[in-house]
Amino acid sequence: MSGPTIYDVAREAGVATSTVSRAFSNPNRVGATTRERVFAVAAELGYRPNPHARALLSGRHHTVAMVVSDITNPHYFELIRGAEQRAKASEYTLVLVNVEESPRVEWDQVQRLVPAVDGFVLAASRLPDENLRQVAGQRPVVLISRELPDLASVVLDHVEGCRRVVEHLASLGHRDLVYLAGPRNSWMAATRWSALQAATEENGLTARRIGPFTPKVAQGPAAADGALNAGATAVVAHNDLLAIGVLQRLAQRGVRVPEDVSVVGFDNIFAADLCTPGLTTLGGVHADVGRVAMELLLDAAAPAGRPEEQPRVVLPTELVLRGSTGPVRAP
Amino acid sequence: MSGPTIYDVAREAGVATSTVSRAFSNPNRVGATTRERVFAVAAELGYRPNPHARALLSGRHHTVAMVVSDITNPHYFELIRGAEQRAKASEYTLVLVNVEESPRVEWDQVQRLVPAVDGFVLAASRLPDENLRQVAGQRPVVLISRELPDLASVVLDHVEGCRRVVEHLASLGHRDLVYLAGPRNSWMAATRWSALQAATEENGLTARRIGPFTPKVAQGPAAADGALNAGATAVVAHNDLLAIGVLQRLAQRGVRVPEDVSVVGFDNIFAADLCTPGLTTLGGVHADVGRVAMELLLDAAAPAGRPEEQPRVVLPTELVLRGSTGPVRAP
DNA sequence: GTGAAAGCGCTAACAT
DNA sequence: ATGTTAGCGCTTTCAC
Repeated sequence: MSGPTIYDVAREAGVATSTVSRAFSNPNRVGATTRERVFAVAAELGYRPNPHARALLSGRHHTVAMVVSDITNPHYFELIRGAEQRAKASEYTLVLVNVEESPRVEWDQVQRLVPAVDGFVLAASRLPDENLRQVAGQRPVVLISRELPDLASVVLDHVEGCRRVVEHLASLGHRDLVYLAGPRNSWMAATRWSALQAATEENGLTARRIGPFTPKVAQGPAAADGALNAGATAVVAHNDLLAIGVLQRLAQRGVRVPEDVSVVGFDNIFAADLCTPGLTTLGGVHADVGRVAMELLLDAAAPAGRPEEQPRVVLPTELVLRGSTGPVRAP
Repeated sequence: MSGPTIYDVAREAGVATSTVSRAFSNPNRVGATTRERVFAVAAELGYRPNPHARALLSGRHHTVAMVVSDITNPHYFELIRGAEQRAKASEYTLVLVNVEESPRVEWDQVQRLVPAVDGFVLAASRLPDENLRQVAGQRPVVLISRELPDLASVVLDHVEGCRRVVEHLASLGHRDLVYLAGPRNSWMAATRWSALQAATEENGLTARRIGPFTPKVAQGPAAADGALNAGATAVVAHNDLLAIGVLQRLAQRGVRVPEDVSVVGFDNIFAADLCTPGLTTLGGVHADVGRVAMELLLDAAAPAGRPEEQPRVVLPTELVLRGSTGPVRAP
């Protein structure tokens, strides 16, 4: 089943195993001619270094895990794509874990992987802070869409982004906004809410929050009905999926968007541009988020050891205006 | 950096290392009391078996790789989700590789992973047949959306599915159809085209093919223009992404759908329900495809060894009717 | 520059 | 039921 080993190569090439090993891991500590012969023989035999044997000794696996809380959310595709690309560029293997919004599954999976990977990218982790710190004590960790003192993280700038959302709504004459909150243990949900509160206060609007809602299309009806019941003129949904569900429910109930109600989402997923009306949403370059997170992780996992200072990267957002927001209806 | 080993546990528990090993890998070959003590000590020390040491010896890694040709295509996400779920259920680790439609990248990545994984799920592989056979000689392989004699595979039933598409179009009065072909080295593209040909012949229609097109929204304009130029009344696009791009371009050129042209896609991605008009498309339960493929792979990778018969699973499709198809315009 | 030999953490005979 | 021991494939001192 498994192929030739350094022993086979060493024998064929008439050298010692250590020489073969060096030829592969430290080419310039081996004589040029020897090296060539070793490579030639290795190629001929189809030799490939066994990563496990290597990992066993070095403790480094050239593998990192990325944990996402809901793989079906299109928003994560871009994150994953960016991270995968970056990992591949450094010849790192990417292990993907979907934890379906469950902190328990997340914890179990992470613990299972601790001995097998060099580090973790945790996207929208649902784990409590103390668990996150525990993991960080075991392996380098980079957080996406979550911040924690002493841990590296990459997030979009929601303070600035939410301000833009609020200013946009204010400029359309809205005086009040209803936030359809995301999951209770979502750091993003808390962050968006407080950013919205701050921005509404600044702009002399009021903000209310209902929820929490699981941020999926299927939760749209409940969220829409709640918003309508609250007499909202402008709703800001936790993400585009929820917003799209809201849009569908409003249409179904004969509520016009944006004439009667304006709707804003977050993430700018592909579908936001396709629904009717198009969804105004706060986007960002998610692939970059994934890429940067992986970059930080690879730095941290590098043999050089990790710096004391854990970087916290904040990337810009962009408010994408589409048809779902418009002037408030006359009172 | 790395934690306690079986030696530490053995010493603390006052037993031999082999006993600790057995307690973990074969619990019922160890006395109940001993086992309990071993577990207690292990828990206390925070011992976790090192998967690499285990893999080095057994040759089995409890890890499988899934290779997809374009991670940004939402269609693959369901596949990945199903496969990931199934792998997790058996405590297998899933390595994800995105090869961005490049056979070269695909080959390199697969070869890099051969020594590190127990098998491969190759989704919509762009590799030539002979390379696929080579890989299958190295590790168990299950193909998705591709068939090859002697290799295990899971595909949707496109013969039947394309017949439904054609019958639907025929029932609307269309006499001719234009297929916007997928990539040249895509097995699916070839399969869909021949299934469409067969079905059109059966139903007395004609079929033409233009392309190939990279199946992305961005290729929509080129595909739409080509179809219009060919005087199509009904276009069948290689996938929903391409179809959505076509829809956008047609709208932009003032061509009405479905009054002037009917459009059909494949995959029934989430967005197909959101665009205007909704996209008629041939769907299937993609998560099941991923799940079944992983199941086959885990069976093949099981210590029992693989059966000589390589299973070929064909799952049913479902034609989802939406607004993008309608009666042919009067000539 | 190259070889000999000692492990990395674990499992699987083989003993007892 | 449990202990002893020999490796899995590779890297890494330590010699030469």
